[in-house]
Amino acid sequence: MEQTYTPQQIEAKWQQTWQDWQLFTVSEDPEKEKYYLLEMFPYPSGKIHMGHVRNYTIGDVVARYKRMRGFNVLHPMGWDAFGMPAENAAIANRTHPAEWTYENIDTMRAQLKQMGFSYDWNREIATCRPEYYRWEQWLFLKMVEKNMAYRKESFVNWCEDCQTVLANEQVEAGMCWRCGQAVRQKKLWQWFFRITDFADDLLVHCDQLPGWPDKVITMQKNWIGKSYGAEIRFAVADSEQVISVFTTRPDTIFGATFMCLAPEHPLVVELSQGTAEENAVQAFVEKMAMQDRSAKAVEGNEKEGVFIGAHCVNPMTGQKMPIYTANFALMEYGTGAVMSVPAHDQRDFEFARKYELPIIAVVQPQETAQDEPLTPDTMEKAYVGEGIMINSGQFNGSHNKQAQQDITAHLEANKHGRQTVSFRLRDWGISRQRYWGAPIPMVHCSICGIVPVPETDLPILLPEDAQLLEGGKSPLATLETFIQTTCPKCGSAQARRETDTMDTFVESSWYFERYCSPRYEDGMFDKAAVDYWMPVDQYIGGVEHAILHLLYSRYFTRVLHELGLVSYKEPFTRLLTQGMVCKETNACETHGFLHPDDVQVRDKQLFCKICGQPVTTGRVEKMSKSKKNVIDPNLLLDRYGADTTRLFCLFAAPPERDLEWSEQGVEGGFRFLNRVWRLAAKWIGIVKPVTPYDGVPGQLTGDLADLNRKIHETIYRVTRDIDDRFHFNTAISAVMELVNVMHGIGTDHADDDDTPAVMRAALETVVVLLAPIVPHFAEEIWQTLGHTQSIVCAPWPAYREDALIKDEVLIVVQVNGKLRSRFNLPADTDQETIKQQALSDERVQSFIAGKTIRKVIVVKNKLVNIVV
RNA sequence: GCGAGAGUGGCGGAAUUGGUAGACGCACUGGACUUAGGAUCCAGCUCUGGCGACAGAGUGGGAGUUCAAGUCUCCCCUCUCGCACCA
Repeated sequence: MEQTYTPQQIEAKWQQTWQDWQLFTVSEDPEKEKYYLLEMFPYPSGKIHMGHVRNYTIGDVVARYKRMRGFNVLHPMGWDAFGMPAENAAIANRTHPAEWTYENIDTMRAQLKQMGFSYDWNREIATCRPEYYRWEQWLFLKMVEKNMAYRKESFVNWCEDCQTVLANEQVEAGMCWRCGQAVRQKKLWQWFFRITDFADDLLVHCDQLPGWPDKVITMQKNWIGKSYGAEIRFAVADSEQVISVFTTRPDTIFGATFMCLAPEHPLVVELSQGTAEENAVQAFVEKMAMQDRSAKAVEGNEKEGVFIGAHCVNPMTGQKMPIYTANFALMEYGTGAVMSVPAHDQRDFEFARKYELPIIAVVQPQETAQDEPLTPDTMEKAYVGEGIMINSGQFNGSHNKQAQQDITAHLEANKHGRQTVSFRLRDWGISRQRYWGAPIPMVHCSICGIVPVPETDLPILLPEDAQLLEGGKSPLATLETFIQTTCPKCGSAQARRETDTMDTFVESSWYFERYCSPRYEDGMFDKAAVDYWMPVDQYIGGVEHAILHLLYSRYFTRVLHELGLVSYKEPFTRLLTQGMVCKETNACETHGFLHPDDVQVRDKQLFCKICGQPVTTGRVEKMSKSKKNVIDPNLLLDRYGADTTRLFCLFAAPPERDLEWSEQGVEGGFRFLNRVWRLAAKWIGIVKPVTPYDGVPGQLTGDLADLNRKIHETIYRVTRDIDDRFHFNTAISAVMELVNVMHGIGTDHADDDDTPAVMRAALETVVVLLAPIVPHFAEEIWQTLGHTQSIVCAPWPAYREDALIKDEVLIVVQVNGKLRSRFNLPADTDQETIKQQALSDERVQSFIAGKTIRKVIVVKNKLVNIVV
């Protein structure tokens, strides 16, 4: 065995061997229990970053561990390859998105291989390939056929300069992220998936995902946002029109004094027509369309609105209520109309105060019912709590919770409303006015209207020769060779293709099924393969996908289930959301965040190299280019190799927590591997010829007995840490403890009978337990120990219960709960003996002398507490 | 505002069911081996007092339950994350 550890050499060798032996290639095997381990696939943005390294290292440890436990492990990797960055990069670099994407894939694949991840590379997929997206188009057609997909006109973020729709994430403080122009709301025809049909089902099953973090479950529930309430219909005065509102507080209807409609509400324009307010309303609506809708802008926004020149009638009081259009009424929630009860809703209250609208209190706080009635003229904020009904006709005197039901029932009986629920979740708009995505397989015929492309014509290929346009406008919209087609229904040449592409979240909503049979040509997937592998047993990824990707995937699985394509409803049994990789940032006043190279140290203080100003340092942030605190994994691979990199990612923090980068931490990991290496090198000659000790306790004495116990204790701890809770950091520290014990054993007794055998057992244990974590390193020592089969196929060791038993235990003695003494006793000494021993203990004596012993608590094999 | 999570040495982090707080590692300090070491090995390392044995305090703060609380209950503070004019 070489005296020094040379990671790069070893790693390259074993990566090649694993590939040659096809160790990670899997197929369905009904004899073996399957385990589907999946990490969120990457967007091929260029190079892998530390976030990828951490995510995939965690996954790889679990995959390798499960393999050693005898599972048939599916562990695939692929590329979420469509998306906007490719277009932007292509424009910037005068290349093509496809070229850029495939180059990145090649780079990143090579990097992942260099990390030694145990993927079945035969199953690699890229979502931008026609073999993949054709089945997505196929599913789209099915969804159109089943009315699960539809087209409607709706408002989107629109940048006039770039002539494109922007996702909410691409609107920064109300401006386009690319050109800085103000974003406005534009009405466009778009395709939608009816995810709201499954709102209840998605919500109900949230409570049936015990393997998911509570945090994610809560986020999903909040996103779906189910509220119970009533839909109430208000007749418009002097009109046939009716305004329908949703409210969670039907009990307050007697206090409803005006009505607010969202600016986009169709009745706003309609009802104001021909009134004196028409122009003012028109102006307000246009102003609102131009306004920033981001959370930040909304924060300090004052309530604002205009009277639209019409009234409606309160169905309970018969009173006329003025109708306003207001900035706080949202078209996308409920019905886009609010019955305003200023006494009991803060927004309505502010609005009423501003426009001097009447305020009527209808719920009286119970504790003040006697002496302090609510006074609408002087109250400073709305009262939103519970209480007793007042000013509410026959409902006066009852509790408002009761009134909620009674009033709803009353409205229902009089056909003015009904009990209902409302969801925050909206249908999923999937149209993107973008080039680098899967084309939506529909045709617009001037005669037949919207016609689906026949299945046999799929895939509708994304033309890869399109010239990208400056500014990001989709070239598809003007690419005549793509647009021109004949109508599949009537054959007319007056037909044009849909030029929108699908949201890239559509691709990532079913890729895990595709992995089960990635080359299947007769459908989205082979049913038998999916039946065998799905659902995913363990999914691992960043918490940033806690809502959208995971919700869409859960929804898509329901669609597939509804179509009879799969037999399960939930795609991911267990979910682990790993924390971010962070690092300290450096910044100076004029130059903002500084690259480490631009920082210099003088007298233990940091200065900016560019301007010489002092540098503020210390804020630990997520690694990102903009914060200039990224570490390139390549650097680590070059200097320390993959195993050290993996070890550090796992050891520095438990997976769900944020990991703070530390150069010394990496160094420490490297040191540990070297330490083990030297230990192995020292013992290999002595240990290689013998068979490992079988672990039976009792025959060994002294250090060897301790070591033997430590071996089994370590197996126990590592297994529990990995299996139950993925706490690799404590698993590693357990192995470190074992190594520390081994370190204390000298080679001077190496010719004893037992020493080589126990040391061999210890060494093998260390290597096998580390195999999922630092696979190349473990493999190399494993082979040196004389094994001819890969450690990948080695069985996970079992610990011996009998080897864990100690014959001597440490008893702690407390006096009044404070630790006063400790001593060793044979294990399982009876309570009375322990007690006597404790009471007669010299140190204890000094604390209890002259005092009355009131009570003595004895916990077997553990402690004595003497109460005086 | 609503919701979720977290506060433990100089630092990252450990502590089954309440039972030795600080495992393991980093940093630091001393020593050994060295021409030298940023390599390696040995030792120390929560704070306060003491040469020392030892004593006292100590898991964000405050109460409580208990023989015993980092862990359980209540109140408060701080931080992080998510959603946010959701009717």
